[in-house]
Amino acid sequence: MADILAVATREFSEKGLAGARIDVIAEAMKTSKRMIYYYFGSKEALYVAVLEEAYRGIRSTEAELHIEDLAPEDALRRLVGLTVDYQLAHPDFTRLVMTENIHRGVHLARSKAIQTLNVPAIEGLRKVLERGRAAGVFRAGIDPLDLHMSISALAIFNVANKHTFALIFKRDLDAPAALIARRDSIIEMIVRFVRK
Amino acid sequence: MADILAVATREFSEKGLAGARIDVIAEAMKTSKRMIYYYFGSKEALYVAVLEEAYRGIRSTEAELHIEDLAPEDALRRLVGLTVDYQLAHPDFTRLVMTENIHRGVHLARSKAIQTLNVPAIEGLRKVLERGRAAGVFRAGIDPLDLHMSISALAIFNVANKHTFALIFKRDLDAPAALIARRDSIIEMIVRFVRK
DNA sequence: GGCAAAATGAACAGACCAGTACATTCTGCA
DNA sequence: TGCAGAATGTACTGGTCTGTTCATTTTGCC
Repeated sequence: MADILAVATREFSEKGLAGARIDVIAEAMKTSKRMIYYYFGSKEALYVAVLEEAYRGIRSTEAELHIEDLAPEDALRRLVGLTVDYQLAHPDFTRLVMTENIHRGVHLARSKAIQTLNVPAIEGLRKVLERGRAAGVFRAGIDPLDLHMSISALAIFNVANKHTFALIFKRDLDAPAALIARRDSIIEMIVRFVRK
Repeated sequence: MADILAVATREFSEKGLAGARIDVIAEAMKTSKRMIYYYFGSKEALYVAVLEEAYRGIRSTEAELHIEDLAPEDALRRLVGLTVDYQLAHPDFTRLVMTENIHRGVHLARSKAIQTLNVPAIEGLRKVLERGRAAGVFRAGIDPLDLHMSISALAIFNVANKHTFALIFKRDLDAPAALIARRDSIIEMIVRFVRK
C-alpha cells in the first residue's frame, strides 16, 4: 500500500493528473489495475492520497528543525537552508504542487486531511522573528506568513522552473557550484530582509 | 491565426498539455479540428507555438521598461514592481511555464525561436546594478542572473502557487490589500539584498 | 471564365484508457 | 472442515481523443 503511493507519486509527479496512467502504476507495482481501484476507488482519489502523503512528508520535516537553541540569525539561516535542501531533495513534491495548482487546487480543497495539517514552519518562523526582534537584531513588523511565502518561493523556483530557466539562460543550475551559490544567495536575501 | 493562438493559450494553460483538447480549441474558434491540423500539424506543434508566443510577450514587455533615467534604487523598484505586475496580469504565462517544466522543458528545447530570444531584463538589471555600484548605493559582486532568478521566483510564486497556498493558510491572496502588501514586500526584499 | 492551389467540411479509423463485471482464490476464524 | 469476507485475475465496455481520408469549396490570378 505504501508502495503503491510511492509508485503513484512518481507517476503523477512525472506526468501530471491527466498524463498519468493507472496501468503504468499497476505494472510498476506488479499488480493489476483492478487492485488500485479496489483500494482507492478512482484515479482522482489515488491522486489525492498521493498529495496528502506528500504534504505529510514536508510537514514532518518542518517539525524537526530544532532551531530553538541557535542565535536568531543562525536559526533563520538554518531554517532557510533546510527548506532549500528539502526542495532539492524532493522534486516530486514540487511537481505535484505545480500540477495541483494547474488544477486550481480543487483536489486539495476536497481533502480534509491536508487542511487540518498545521504548518510547523510558520510557528518556527514566528518564534525566531520574535527572538531576533527582542535581541535587537531583526526589525519589527515582519509577517511570518509573508516571509514563509518568500522562502518557499525562492526555494521552490530552482526546482520548479529549472528546465525552462536553464534552457533560456544556458546555464546548468544543477552543477554543484551553482547549487551552493544559489543556496547562499537565498539565505543571504532572507537574512538581509529581516535584519535591522 | 492569432486567434487560434489566443484560444489555444487559454486551453493549454488551463489544462496542461495532456489535459488540453484540440476539439475544445476548435469549437471555441468556431472552426474544425481539421483546420488546426492543417495549419499546425500536431497538438504538440500548436503547444510549442503557444509557448513561443507567450515568451515573446514577456520579452517585449521587458524591452520597454525605460528605467535608464531613474536613480538606481528607484529603477530597481520599478523593474521588480513591473515584473510582479506582469505576472499578476498574465497568469496564463505562468501556467504554461509550469506545464512545460512538468515536461522537463522538452518542447521548449525543440523551439529554435525561443532559444534565440534574448532577455532584455538581464541587461537592464546589469546596467542598474552597475549604476548603483558606481553611485555607492549598491554592493558589488551581485550576479544579475542570480538576482533575476530571485525576482522571477518571488513574482511568479503568488500566481503559480496561490491555490494551494491559499487553501493551506486560509488566506485570500487575491484581496487587493494582500496583493499590494505582497508587492511591497517583494520589492523591499530585492532592494535590501542589493543595498550596501 | 478557367485553373491551380489554398482552405474547409464531414465522417471515420485506430488507439488508448478509466472503470467494471464476473468469476475465482485466498485467509482468518469458529 | 466449513464459511464469510477479503483479495485478486481476466477480459471487457463505453467513451474519448488525436490524427487522417476523401471529397468539396473557395480564392487568387492569368
